[in-house]
Amino acid sequence: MSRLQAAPKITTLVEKLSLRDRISPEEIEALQKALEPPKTVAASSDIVREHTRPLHSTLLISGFSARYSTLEDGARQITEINVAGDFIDLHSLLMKQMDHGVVALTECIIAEAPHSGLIDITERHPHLTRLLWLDTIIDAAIHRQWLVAMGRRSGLGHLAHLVCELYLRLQAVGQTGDLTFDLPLTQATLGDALGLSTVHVSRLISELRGEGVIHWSNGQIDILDWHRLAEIAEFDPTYLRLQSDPV
Amino acid sequence: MSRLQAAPKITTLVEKLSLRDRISPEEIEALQKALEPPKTVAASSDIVREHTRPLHSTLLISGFSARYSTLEDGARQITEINVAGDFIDLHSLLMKQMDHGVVALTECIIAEAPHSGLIDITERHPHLTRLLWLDTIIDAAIHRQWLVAMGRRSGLGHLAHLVCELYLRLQAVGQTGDLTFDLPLTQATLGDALGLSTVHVSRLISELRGEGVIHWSNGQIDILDWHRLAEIAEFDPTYLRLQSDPV
DNA sequence: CTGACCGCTTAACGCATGTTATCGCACACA
DNA sequence: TGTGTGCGATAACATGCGTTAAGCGGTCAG
Repeated sequence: MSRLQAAPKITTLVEKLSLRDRISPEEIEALQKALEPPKTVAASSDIVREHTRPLHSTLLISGFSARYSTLEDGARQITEINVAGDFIDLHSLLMKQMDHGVVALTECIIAEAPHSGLIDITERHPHLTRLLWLDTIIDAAIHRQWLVAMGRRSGLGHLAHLVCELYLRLQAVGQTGDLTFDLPLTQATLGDALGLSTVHVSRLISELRGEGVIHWSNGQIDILDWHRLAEIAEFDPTYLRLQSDPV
Repeated sequence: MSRLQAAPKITTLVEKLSLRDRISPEEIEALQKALEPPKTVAASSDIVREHTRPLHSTLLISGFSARYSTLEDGARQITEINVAGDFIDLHSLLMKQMDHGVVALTECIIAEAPHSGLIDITERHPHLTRLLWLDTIIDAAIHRQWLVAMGRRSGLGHLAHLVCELYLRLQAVGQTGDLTFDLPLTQATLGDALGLSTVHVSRLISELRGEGVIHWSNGQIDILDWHRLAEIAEFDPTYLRLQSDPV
């Protein structure tokens, strides 16, 4: 057992990065050092506000959060759902001004990393920098899949795709059981993510249920027929890049 | 006049990056060296095929290209339109396997950069690495805006938003006149980008025309009323990050 | 125990957008 | 000169999803 094993606060991040490439004890230590002590954030409160200029980036340690944008009429569009192990506003390091907000969908535990320390990583640890860069590139890949689902899939396919994606992303950080996982989000939140009304989300969930593809109640999803679900979603997990391929 | 000024093939890229931060002569030279001689690609041909594992990334020097995904029924969703100065598959450097394809929408001139040379840049030039990283982060920001437009805006707002975005991105690389620019794309292509049918794209363009907001014919767009257009789109250019803010 | 509120479901109805089809025009090419 | 082909406009009709509204069960404060 390694003396340098990751402290609890970054185990999920390291677990996810390790799926993609080897990460050295020095790199883990550099990440550790960049992070401040964890904080708890209440459900429904903003972790990062829209249009601000943060001086740190935030690692999600537990809970669910979402990137979102608000329109003039008050409508909200969620552009990504984040899970434990996600660096939720790493992009503010270089973007400087937030083009969107991040909200805690459940109670969350987070750890902040001042930008100065992250810039330091980019100066001293090129390989770790590439791993962090890759993480933001996968965010973009997730965005593209959502675009495809929104633009060209049926509502049912879109919902099924989201379920497949979340199952695999949660599995990568050890947050699933055997074809079952907790998704404590309201249908209104899912509607904001899918670009649909809450009424229609309800209809679609009923439809998946009726087809015997999933069991979904009280924020817990059991996938009864993964093959069928993936077929409805036309799901191809390549974009999540959960295989090793050294950078 | 600098001895080290950019050779023609990377002027648009350097022009765009320079809007965001100072870029040194050494950095420009490193970029130059990473690139191979330009090639011409015919309209409608693939620059990068879906699901392949490229060994280089590609800089678009002139023309229009698009990232796209194809569905089982043959439908196509375009997830980003690229213009001169865009590094169109920089993400393959770390993603390894393409989750989408890139097609030339017009005849294009491109230059390829072997991954080995780009990795070398990440080892030796941390600041330039951050600028390239930022470019991929802006791609993600563009994806998010498209998601918001698809999920929560009307068809008209979505189209208006795309016109605003392309005008500013082309302006950043000197490809616009005074509120006028060339957009030699068919309505079918625009439909694939907007997630709409060609028929509806035609209706929406007619509507913008009828409202006296734009003049659009033969692949040339004149913006007659920028204020109105931006209002219909609820356009906020922050996400394109076309202001200086050192990284 | 009670009322208020929240989340989910279902129903009725309306509308934005899709689908299919036709036509006209410009252009390439035999 | 004729003919195919691609692109755009328009019309008629179909439908997936939005909107509004009502009801129901669970939970929590008092």
